[in-house]
Amino acid sequence: MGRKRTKSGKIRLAEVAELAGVSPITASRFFRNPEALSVGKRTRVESAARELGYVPNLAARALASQRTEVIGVVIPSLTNNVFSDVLRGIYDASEGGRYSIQLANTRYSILQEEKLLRLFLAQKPAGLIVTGIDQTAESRSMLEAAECPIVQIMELGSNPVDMMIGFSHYEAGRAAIAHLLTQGFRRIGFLGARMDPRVQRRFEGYQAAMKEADLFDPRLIVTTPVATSATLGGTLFADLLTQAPDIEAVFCVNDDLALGVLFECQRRHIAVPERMAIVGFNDLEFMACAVPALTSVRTNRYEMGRNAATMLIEAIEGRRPNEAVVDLGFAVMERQSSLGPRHARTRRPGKIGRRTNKMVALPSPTN
Amino acid sequence: MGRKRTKSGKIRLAEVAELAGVSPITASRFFRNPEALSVGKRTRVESAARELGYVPNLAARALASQRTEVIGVVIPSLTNNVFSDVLRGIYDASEGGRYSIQLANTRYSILQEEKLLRLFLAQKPAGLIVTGIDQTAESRSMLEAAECPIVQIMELGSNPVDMMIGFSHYEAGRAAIAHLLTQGFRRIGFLGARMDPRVQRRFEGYQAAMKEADLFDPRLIVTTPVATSATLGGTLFADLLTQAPDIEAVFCVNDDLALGVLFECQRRHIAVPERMAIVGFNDLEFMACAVPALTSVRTNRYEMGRNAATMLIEAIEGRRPNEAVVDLGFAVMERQSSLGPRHARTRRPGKIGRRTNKMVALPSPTN
DNA sequence: GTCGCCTTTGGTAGCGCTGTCAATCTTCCT
DNA sequence: AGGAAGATTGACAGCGCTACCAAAGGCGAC
Repeated sequence: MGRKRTKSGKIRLAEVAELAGVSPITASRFFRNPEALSVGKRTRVESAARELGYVPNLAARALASQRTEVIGVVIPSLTNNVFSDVLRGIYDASEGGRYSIQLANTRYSILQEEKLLRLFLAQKPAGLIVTGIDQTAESRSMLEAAECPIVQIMELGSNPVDMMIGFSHYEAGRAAIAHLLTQGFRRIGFLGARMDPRVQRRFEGYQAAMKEADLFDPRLIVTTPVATSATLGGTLFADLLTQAPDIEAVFCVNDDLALGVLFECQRRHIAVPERMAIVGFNDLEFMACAVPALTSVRTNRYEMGRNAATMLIEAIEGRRPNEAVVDLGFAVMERQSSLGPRHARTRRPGKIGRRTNKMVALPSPTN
Repeated sequence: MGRKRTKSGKIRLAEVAELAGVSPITASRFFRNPEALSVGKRTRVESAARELGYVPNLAARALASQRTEVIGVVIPSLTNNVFSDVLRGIYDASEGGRYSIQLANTRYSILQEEKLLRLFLAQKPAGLIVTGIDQTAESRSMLEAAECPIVQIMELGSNPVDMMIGFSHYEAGRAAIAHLLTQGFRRIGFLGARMDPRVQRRFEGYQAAMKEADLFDPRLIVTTPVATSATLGGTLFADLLTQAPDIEAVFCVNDDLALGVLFECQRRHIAVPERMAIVGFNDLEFMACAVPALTSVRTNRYEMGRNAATMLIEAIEGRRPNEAVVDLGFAVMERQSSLGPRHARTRRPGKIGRRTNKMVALPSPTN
């Protein structure tokens, strides 16, 4: 049988097979399809592998089988909370299974995305999870030519490359505005940062809702390509106030901006929601415990990641899901920050929105 | 030369070599050590590879060379902002290089960590980044036996497995308390959640500082193993207030808790910092723009990730850093939320901390 | 002119595993 | 009992690349 061990001292499949008294190929089968073995051999191989502490060499397996057990995940940002939730779902779903996750970060560049996809695809991944539906034409055709299952996440669209899971950012944006309109607000501002495709579609939802209500006014809008932050929320809000001092409510494309707006209101002694309603997006954890509690559009990010990975793995293993496109929906979490005059009036008849609310007097900042 | 293409239609090294008019091994060398080729062959191989769109087969390379170009990263959480910053640094540093990142999440379990390390090590990674210094004995000996460079991140300790980059959580905790003491606060509470080893060490720093000042009192402390959140911050703070109504300041082990405390103070009309000072930890972005601006201990998370990956790659390639242990330090970002009576007195002589600050009167929550 | 040394190139032989297909053994009919 | 169908098992031949070592080429010194 020649050498017993590889020079590195590693246990190979051949050693396991020898100890179990079977051929290497039978031992190999044990790891890929245990049911194909007779019970006797199965237990013999199993205990031999355990005894020797055998760990399969993935490189050899990949080379021989001409496929890897790698799931590629292409996301635009590692910083954004949104994606860390999605990622957590993906990792949770893949945990314990045979597939390993390979992450790539496009930093919101579709050219970078194209490069990364080319790299991934060249390694024949078992499956791919990509963010959104706005790939370059080249990326799109690479994806369509790919032999592995693919899940597009975060958004919905009419022609999925393969599978798709997400929700309509357009509808979510509309719903946020519909809620504010129901609450009786008319001059509703829009605060947008980074303006990636998904933010863009929320923006379109805002525009549609405002136009339908005949309330659209470009002065109500402040956007920037700059990356989002709470501080930026305060800055943009200040700009918005300058542009449209009569504003009654703000829809922020994410919760960081909303938090910044809340703080800016506190700084300027603008009562929320009496003089300014605030609605955020994503419903991060802190929104519910802010003072006042901040309304936000809840999205199912963890579930999105989890389901995407689950669907993908099922598809890899030949069990394609019934529905190729899954809408995870969203929910407007109505909280105090968007309580409108209409509602307020019901509860406290009289001079609502007219009270002179005093905020705590604050010493000037120290740094 | 036999078959020209692999059945999958992929370009192999042999095709590149043929087009370039060199032997496969020479072409191989081009990708590993271009300087070893004569200029003529180098350019010929380069253009041949480009023309054919050659992408090396990593599995074959790994199998043949008996090593992978994978850097394993073991972190305890994917949700925690802290780690997303670290990860971003790691990915940024590895980008464009030959190494790919393989992530594993221990969920704060050192047993899980041991399992993951075993898995990683079995695949002979090029290098490893692990979080913290509190591995199991078994993990520790596996790491010590590993043939690849290893960087421990997040903390400092006296006996690194190999390299180490981080800061002293103990000293950071102490410094936060020292700052509050300097500001004249005496009854300083401690709010801790999740209580992982790093939080534990900040706690030890708190205890040491308080004992030295002869101010230690167990009633000032509220901790929980539960995962952290802003809402939890509010809850723990409420408990703390019950336990020690005369509290003057709170040190929160992270910024989410601090944000929750701020909101809870707003809810209870407790003036910050006049009646309650707040100090957080990590200095997330929103801390500076809160109202009042929240004091926090800044940590260099992105730099930590970036340097860890850079050091590791250098070491993998044989250029070991001069210093195996790097202290990235921290900084107490002193802001308004911890402005003490002593300072305040200097600026506004008289009844400081005695003013009756009015917060905006808020309607009751809507959900 | 010849030798020795250094640089550049090529040949050979796997790395550890699995796909394919054939061989063997069961089981259960007729 | 004979045989078909199915269940198990094994032999062989690579997967695409690189380690190792040998060979060839280039150059200056004596």
